[in-house]
Amino acid sequence: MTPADVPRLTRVRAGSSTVTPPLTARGARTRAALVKAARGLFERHGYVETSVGDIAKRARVAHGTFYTYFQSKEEIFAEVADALQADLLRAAEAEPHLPAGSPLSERIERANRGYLRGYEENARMMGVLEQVATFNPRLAATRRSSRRFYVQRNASSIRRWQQEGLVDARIDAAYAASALGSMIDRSAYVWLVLGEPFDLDEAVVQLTRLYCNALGLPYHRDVEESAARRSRTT
Amino acid sequence: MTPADVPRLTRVRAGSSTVTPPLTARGARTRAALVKAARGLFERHGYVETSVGDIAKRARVAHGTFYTYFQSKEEIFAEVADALQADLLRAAEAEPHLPAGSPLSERIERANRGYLRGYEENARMMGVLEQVATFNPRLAATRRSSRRFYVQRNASSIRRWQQEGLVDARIDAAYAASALGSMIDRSAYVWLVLGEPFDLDEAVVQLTRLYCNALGLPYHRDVEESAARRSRTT
Amino acid sequence: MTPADVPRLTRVRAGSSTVTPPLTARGARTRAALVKAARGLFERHGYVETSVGDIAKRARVAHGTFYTYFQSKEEIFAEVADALQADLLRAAEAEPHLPAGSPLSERIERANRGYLRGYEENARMMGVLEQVATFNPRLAATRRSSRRFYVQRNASSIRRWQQEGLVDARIDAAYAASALGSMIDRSAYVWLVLGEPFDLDEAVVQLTRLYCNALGLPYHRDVEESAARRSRTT
Amino acid sequence: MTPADVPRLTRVRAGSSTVTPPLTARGARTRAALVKAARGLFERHGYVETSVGDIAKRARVAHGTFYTYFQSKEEIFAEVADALQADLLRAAEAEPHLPAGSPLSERIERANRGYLRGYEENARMMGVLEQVATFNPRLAATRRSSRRFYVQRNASSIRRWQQEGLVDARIDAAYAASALGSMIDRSAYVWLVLGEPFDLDEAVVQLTRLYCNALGLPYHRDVEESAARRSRTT
DNA sequence: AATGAATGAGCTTTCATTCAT
DNA sequence: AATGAATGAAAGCTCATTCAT
Repeated sequence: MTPADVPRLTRVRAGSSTVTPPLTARGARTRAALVKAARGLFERHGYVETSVGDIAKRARVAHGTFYTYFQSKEEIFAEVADALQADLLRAAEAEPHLPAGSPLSERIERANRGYLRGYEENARMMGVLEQVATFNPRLAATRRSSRRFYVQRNASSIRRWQQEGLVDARIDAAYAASALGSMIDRSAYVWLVLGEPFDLDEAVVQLTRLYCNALGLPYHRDVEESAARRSRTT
Repeated sequence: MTPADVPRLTRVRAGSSTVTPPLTARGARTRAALVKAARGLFERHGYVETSVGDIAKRARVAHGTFYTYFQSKEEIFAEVADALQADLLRAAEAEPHLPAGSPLSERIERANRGYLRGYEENARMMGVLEQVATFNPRLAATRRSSRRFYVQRNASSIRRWQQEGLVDARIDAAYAASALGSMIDRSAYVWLVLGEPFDLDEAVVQLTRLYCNALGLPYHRDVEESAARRSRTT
Repeated sequence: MTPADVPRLTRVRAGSSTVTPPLTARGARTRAALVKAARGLFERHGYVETSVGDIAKRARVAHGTFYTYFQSKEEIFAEVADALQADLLRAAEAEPHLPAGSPLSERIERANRGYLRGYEENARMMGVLEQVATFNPRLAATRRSSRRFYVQRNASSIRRWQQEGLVDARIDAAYAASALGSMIDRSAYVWLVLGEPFDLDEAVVQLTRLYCNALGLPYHRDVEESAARRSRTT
Repeated sequence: MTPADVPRLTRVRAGSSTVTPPLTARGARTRAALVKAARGLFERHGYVETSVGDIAKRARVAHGTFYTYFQSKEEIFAEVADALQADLLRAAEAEPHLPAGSPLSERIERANRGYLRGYEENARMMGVLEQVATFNPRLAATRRSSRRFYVQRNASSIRRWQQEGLVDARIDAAYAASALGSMIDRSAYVWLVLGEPFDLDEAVVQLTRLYCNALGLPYHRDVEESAARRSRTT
């Protein structure tokens, strides 16, 4: 999947386009400074507790300059959030590629590992994103549609596996994709935002095992182990 | 489990007790009106967008009267949140009891159904609770400890099932309890707060199936069905 | 001088008499409790920082009960202030009487000692009185007239002493009485309210010496000492 | 004494500096308007009865603008108070200088006249300063230390005069400096803030006479007069 | 492009006093 | 006499946003 396929996390109010973006080098620098400052403050203090004034001060520009580049606090947040999503995708892509013909569960494990690693690198902002989504209807809507996109993709996979006889037909693909997705991403939140203790590698294994078991897919690690045991026995 | 075992969702600031003690019938009425108004507004507009002034106006009392009963918005929220938790417990208890000796998966299903039903009755407030937990450290802490309580209880069960040979020993009970708990309660959030379409009864079945599969426990509905099919075949 | 001669420190608003004072024993007790509580709080926290609610709570009566006995915070303060003045007079009277024919400076010293002792016993409230006088015009007015009363009395004495040739005629009795009065009572404030270090007995001696010197009156302690020295010399 | 020696009347909270640094001409105008408005209101209504809202309204700026320049009412008061003290020093310096070798009492008289004149020009604010000192611990502390500074300076002078045999050794320099300082500044308060009738020139003479008499210093006016009389007699 | 001053609505909180019982 | 609930004006302060330069 290319990044272009992924719905953007945020969208500016329909009709009112972004402020005319000054395109000089200097303008680009100022804009970048604002975004960087904003991200830092959002991470440290959350969305509500960060004021436009703080952002401007931290970016060392005048308060008013902020509005040369962004229409509102919400808009700069959208920018930060989009960059965040790009980061997550990058992280997912960064996972070493698997050889063709690798077992299913290995592919699932790779995705889970990629997700947790990306989440880990951006944990603070992920927490803030979660926060803002609870009171900003626009962000909530985009996240919901982004969520749907992923869930549907996974549901399609499950359906395919069902047709191939790999997954029990009594499982409803849509519910399963949604529920297992919730399991993964809420776990990431609990561990990485709330700070509950965990070990990333172990978590990947455990989550993937549960995921595969839930669908009735063989988990390559368990299979190998069983095979190993069997051969040892013989 | 008796309610007494459950950690309260909120805790009053140590040392500074709530304002009220002496309470006439009139006072009780006013206080109740405030709580009711607060809950209504929290549900409709969320915590942040609800002001003490709104609450007072809706309860048809003077602004200052609010402070006769509560020290702050946070405090009245705590009251509403505690009532909410009581409601959830009540809902869970309300599920019809199972005959002794019922299969494990039936007990799990009953718990899941109870949880979803309670959540459904209080969905709006559950969303607000989630919201507040993202920026109120006190509430966040209490929720985290409440979460730990439930996760540990479930981890213990899983460990017992492992000793009884019902669950694969390669599953780490703590991770599994946490992840499957996340699956259930995030699903409830996605469906009931975010409003993704779903059917409660179907959801209970699907969640429980995934839950049981993940742990390798037999799901009574699938077993019955297989049995039925088998007998039909014969 | 009998207490009756002294203008009361405070006076209730003309026309609006004090609230009908309930005269039963119980009423008297409640009223006394309020006054006592008020004084305690005024001393500890000052006038502004003491609320009617605090007074009622400390007196263990309902908030509304306060208004059964006093029309306002100002009024109960007046009551406390009057009691305070009575106390000061009592303290002044309590100084051992001098034998008839005692030297003038001994009488002045006695008055100074009496004043400082009375002030010391009531230092906290004297500070509060000073505070309230700066923003309550009514209290300011009564204090000013009380001040005038004392100044005029002392000016008369000085004039008499001038007629008797004891005090230099170039001294203006009114200015002198005012300025020396200021010296005494501001010193008391500086030492006893602001807490500048001092020793009461030494202060009495030093103040009286300055007082007498200023007017050209012989100070009996210095005279005795000189006499003693002279007799020793001879 | 240079102004640098004098402790500032007020001190900003350690660590949290004032709000302003970057200041355009327009900003300077607004800030000045606020200070002027504040001073006017403090003088007319006192500190307590003046609200930030009043100040903003009188300076014809929005309420919020106040907080562009000052963090609180206390802070703008500090500004006004500091300007006041500068004014007092200026007034004291403005008194005509005395020829070298002028008698002591003439120097004392000059200081007293300078003090009263400065006080007179700023009488309303001096009253407010007195008011605020009664309930603002920070201001109270700085005033106390400023007072100590002056008292010690005067005590040193008195001690010197004692060594030179000009002042009776039985006088305790510290008590005398404190008490006579109290006499001067309380008199100024009584006359200029409370409004007791007086004539400034006469007051200076009378105060200085009492001051000199108290210490046993010759008062040049009385000496001249005596001399004059004596010569006339002869 | 940038500046920083200005705006003003909006929020929380306090408290002297009145009222109904 | 006493209660305690209710009132509502008023205060201090914040901050997203607009404006004039």
